[in-house]
Amino acid sequence: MATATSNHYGVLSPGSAPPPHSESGGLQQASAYRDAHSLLHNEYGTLPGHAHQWLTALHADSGTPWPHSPLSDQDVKPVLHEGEREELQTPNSLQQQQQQQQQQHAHHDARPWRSGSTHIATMATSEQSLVYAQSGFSLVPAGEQGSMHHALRDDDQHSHSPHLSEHGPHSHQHTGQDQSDEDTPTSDELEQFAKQFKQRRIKLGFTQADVGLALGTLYGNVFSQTTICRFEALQLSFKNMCKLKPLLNKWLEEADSTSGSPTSLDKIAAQGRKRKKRTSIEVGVKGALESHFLKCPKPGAAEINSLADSLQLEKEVVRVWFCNRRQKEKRMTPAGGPLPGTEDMYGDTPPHHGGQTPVQ
DNA sequence: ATGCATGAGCA
DNA sequence: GCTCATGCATA
Repeated sequence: MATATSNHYGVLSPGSAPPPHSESGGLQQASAYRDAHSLLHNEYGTLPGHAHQWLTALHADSGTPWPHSPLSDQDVKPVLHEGEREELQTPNSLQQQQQQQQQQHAHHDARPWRSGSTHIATMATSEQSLVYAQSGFSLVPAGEQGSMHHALRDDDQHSHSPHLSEHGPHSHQHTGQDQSDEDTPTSDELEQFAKQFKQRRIKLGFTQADVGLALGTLYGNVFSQTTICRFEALQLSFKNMCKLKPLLNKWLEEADSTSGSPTSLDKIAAQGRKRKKRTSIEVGVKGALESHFLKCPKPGAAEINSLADSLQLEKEVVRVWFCNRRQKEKRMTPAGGPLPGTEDMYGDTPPHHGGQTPVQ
C-alpha cells in the first residue's frame, strides 16, 4: 500500500488462465523426465561470486536460525469453494508469526528441535555458531548426524492453534514410515519425509505442479510448483515445512490409493494479478549488495536509499532484495544443498548412508 | 530450481 | 517497514 511503485493489477483472466498441465491425466511425463532433469541440473551457476553463502553471514542481530514456532497458519486462501472440504480448512489464525519475531530478537534459547535426543553444546556458545550449525546440515541422512546437527530452536508448539491442518477421519497409513503427522516433526523427520515424498511423487508420475494443484482440490489450498519444489528441497522455514507436511502426506495417501484412476483435477488456479516485471540485478550489483548485507543485513531506510542511489536501483528493489536475502538465511537448507564433495565437513562421515537414490 | 515480487499481519 | 508465506517469471 505504501509504495506500490508502478504496478497496477486488476487484470484478471476469469477462469481462463490456461494451466498447461496437459499431463495430469496419467500418461508419461514426469517420472523419467524429472529424474534426469534434476540430476544433471544443479544450476545455481548464476552465482556471481558468493561462495561464502551462509558461512560468512553472521550478524549479531538475529542470530537464531529458525526462530519460528512450528504451528500456526495464517493463510486461508480465498480460493475455496463453499462446498469443498470443510475438514481441512485451516482455522483462521489470529496470532501467527508476530510473536516469533519478538522472540527472535529477545532471546535465543538453544533448544534443539529434536526433543533431547542429542545436544548441541558445541555450538551453543554464540549466535554465530548457530548460524554455522544451520548451514552445516544439508544432506546428511537422517539419523547419522549425531555429532552436529542443526541447532534449531522452536519455541512453542503449543502457543496456539489447538490442531489444525489435518486431523481428518483418516486413520490409515500404509507407508509405514510416518508416524507423526499431527505433532511437530523434527527436522530429521521433515528431511526424511521430503525425500520420500519426492521419490513417491516421481514414481507416481506427478509433477510438482500437479501436486500443488491437487492440494487445492483436496484441501482448497492451492500451491504452486515453487512451493512444492521448495518443500522437497527443504527450502522453507521450519514452521512452513511443518504446516505443509500433513497436507502433502495426505496427498501421498490419496495419490497412492487412487493411482490409476482418474483424479478430478480441476480447480481454478490463477487469479491473475499483474506483476511488476522481474528486475534483473546484475552480478556486479549483486556483489555489492551482498557485501553490504554482510556488514549490515538490516539497513535502514536511509542506508537503503543511498545504496539504491549508488547502485542505481529503485529503493524498493533494494529493500526487497534485503528482505529476500534475510529470508533465505532462515531456510532449512541454504540453497543448492548438496555440494559435490562436501559431505564430510565435520569428519563425521558415516561409511554408508541410506540405501536408495540419495537425491535427484 | 531460484530470483525477485506481492501481500497479510504486526509493530 | 519488517517478517513470513507464497508464487510468477525466468535462468
